[in-house]
Amino acid sequence: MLDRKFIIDNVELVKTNCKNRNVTADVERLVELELSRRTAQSEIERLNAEANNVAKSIAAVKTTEEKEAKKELGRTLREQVTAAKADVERCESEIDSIQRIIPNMSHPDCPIGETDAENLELSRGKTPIPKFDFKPLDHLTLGESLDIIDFESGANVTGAGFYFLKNDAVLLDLALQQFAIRTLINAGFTPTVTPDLARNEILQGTGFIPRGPETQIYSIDGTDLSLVATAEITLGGMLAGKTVDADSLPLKLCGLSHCFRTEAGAAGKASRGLYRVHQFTKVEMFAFTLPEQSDAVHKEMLAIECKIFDELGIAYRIVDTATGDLGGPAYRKFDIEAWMPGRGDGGEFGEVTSTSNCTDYQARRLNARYRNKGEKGTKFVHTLNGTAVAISRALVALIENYQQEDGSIIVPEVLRAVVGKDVIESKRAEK
RNA sequence: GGAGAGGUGGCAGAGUGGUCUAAUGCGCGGGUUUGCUAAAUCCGUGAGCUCGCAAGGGCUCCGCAGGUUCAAAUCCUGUCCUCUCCGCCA
Repeated sequence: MLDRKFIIDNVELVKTNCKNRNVTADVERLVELELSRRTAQSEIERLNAEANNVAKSIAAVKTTEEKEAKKELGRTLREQVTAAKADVERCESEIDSIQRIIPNMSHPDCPIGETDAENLELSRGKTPIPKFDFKPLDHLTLGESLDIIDFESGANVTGAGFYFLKNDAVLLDLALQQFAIRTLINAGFTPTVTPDLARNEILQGTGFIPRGPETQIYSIDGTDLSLVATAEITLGGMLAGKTVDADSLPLKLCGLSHCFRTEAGAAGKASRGLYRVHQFTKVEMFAFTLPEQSDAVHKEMLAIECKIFDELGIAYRIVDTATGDLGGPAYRKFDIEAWMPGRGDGGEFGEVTSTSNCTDYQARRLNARYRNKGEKGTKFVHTLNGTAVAISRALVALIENYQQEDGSIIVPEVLRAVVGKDVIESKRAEK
C-alpha cells in the first residue's frame, strides 16, 4: 500500500494514477478520515498522558480517601480513552479498506492505458518465429498423441484444470526446473524450495486476497493457511516484520514451488490445455533491494528471463505493461510473451513470464525494513519479483515450437542432458 | 498428537503489580589518557507515531492479540514460535 502521508500530500497525483490504473478509490474520503483519525489519536494520547500521571502519583498518596478519589479519576480518564479509541478504530478500518484499493504509483515510462490492448511491445527475442511447411498442432493434440500430458486422468482424480505430466514431459519439467535454477545460481540468486502453503497474513502482505468471491486463492478450511499462488508469497514473507542491514541488500532469491490458482471466471479456447491450469510448478525470482537499486534489479530480472527463453530457442516479445493492466502492487511490469504456434488461428503470443518492481508497496504492508549502519531510523525495502520459468506455460511454448511434421518434438539443446534424448517421439509412431 | 519449559533491546541475560525512565555484561559510537596498537577510564547507545522553527515534549511497543487494574514485562485468556521428553511417521 501507499504511505498515508504521501497520499495526503499528493491527492491529485494519486487520483490521476488511480484513473490511469483503471481503479476506483475514494481518495478524498481517505484524506478526510485520516485527518479526523489524527485528531482523535492525539486526544487519546493527551488522555493517556493524564491518566499515566494519575497512576504514577497514586502510590505516593497516604490517605485512603485521597487514593479512592484518584482511582476514580483514573477510571474516568481510561473510560474516555476507550471511547476515543472506538472512534479511531472506526476511521482506521474504513481508511484501510480504501488504502488497500489504491494501487502503487506508476513508473513515468509506463504506457498509459486502460487495458492490455495498450501494452507496448519493446523488443523481440533472438529466435525468429518459426515457419512450418505443415499445419502446426496445438500442445493438447501433441501432448495426447505423444502420451506425455494426461488431462483425462487429471479431471478424473481432481477436476477440470488438473493434469498429469507423463513420460518425457516429466523429464522436460525437471530439465526446465534445473535449467532455470542453474541460470539463477550463476546470476547470484540464492536457490530455495519454499512451502506451498502460507499464512493468510503473509498472502495479504504480498497483495493477495485469500477469501471472497473473486479470489484466486485456495484456502485450507479450519486454518489460517492458503495454498500459494506463487513463491512470490513465501519469498516475500521471509522478511515480513523484519529489519535488515542495508549491507545485506540486494537480497536475491529464487524459489521453486507449486502454484495453485482457482482461476475463477476464466474459460475459453485461449485458456485450453496447459495454458491456464489450477496447479503448476514455477521457478520464481524475488529480490529485496534498497530503493536506489530496484530499477537496475528489475532490468536484471528481465534480462534473465530473456536469456532463458533465448537459450531455449523460443521466439518471444517483451511487453511493457500498460497502467490499467498492472494490478495493485506493481510500479512497472514487463511481460515476456512467447510465440505459441498452436494458439488461435495460426499462432499467437502468450504470456510466459512477468516481472514487477513493486517498490515499497508490498514492503509497507509486509513491514519489511532496512537500516543504514550508523544512521537512526529504518526505511522500507523495495521488492521485486519475476518468473524464471512457469513450467506449464513454458511447456506449451516448447511443445508447439519444437514440433515436427511427424508429431515428434525436438528437445531444446540446453535441456538434452537432463532429458537424455534429442527427440521425443510418439509411442504409436514407433510401433 | 501428549506432557513440560520458555519467548525481554544488536547479542547474552536479570526482572513475578507501582522510582522499569528495563539491571548487568558484551557489542557499537564518541571523549580522555597514551610513541603506535592494546589496555584503562568516562559519556552515549532500540523502534514506530506525534507536537514543536528549535531546544525539547507526549503516546505506543518486553513474540502476537485480547482481558483484569488507577497502574501490567510481571496476573488472566487465546494464539504463534522455540526447546526437552514421549508417541506416530515418509
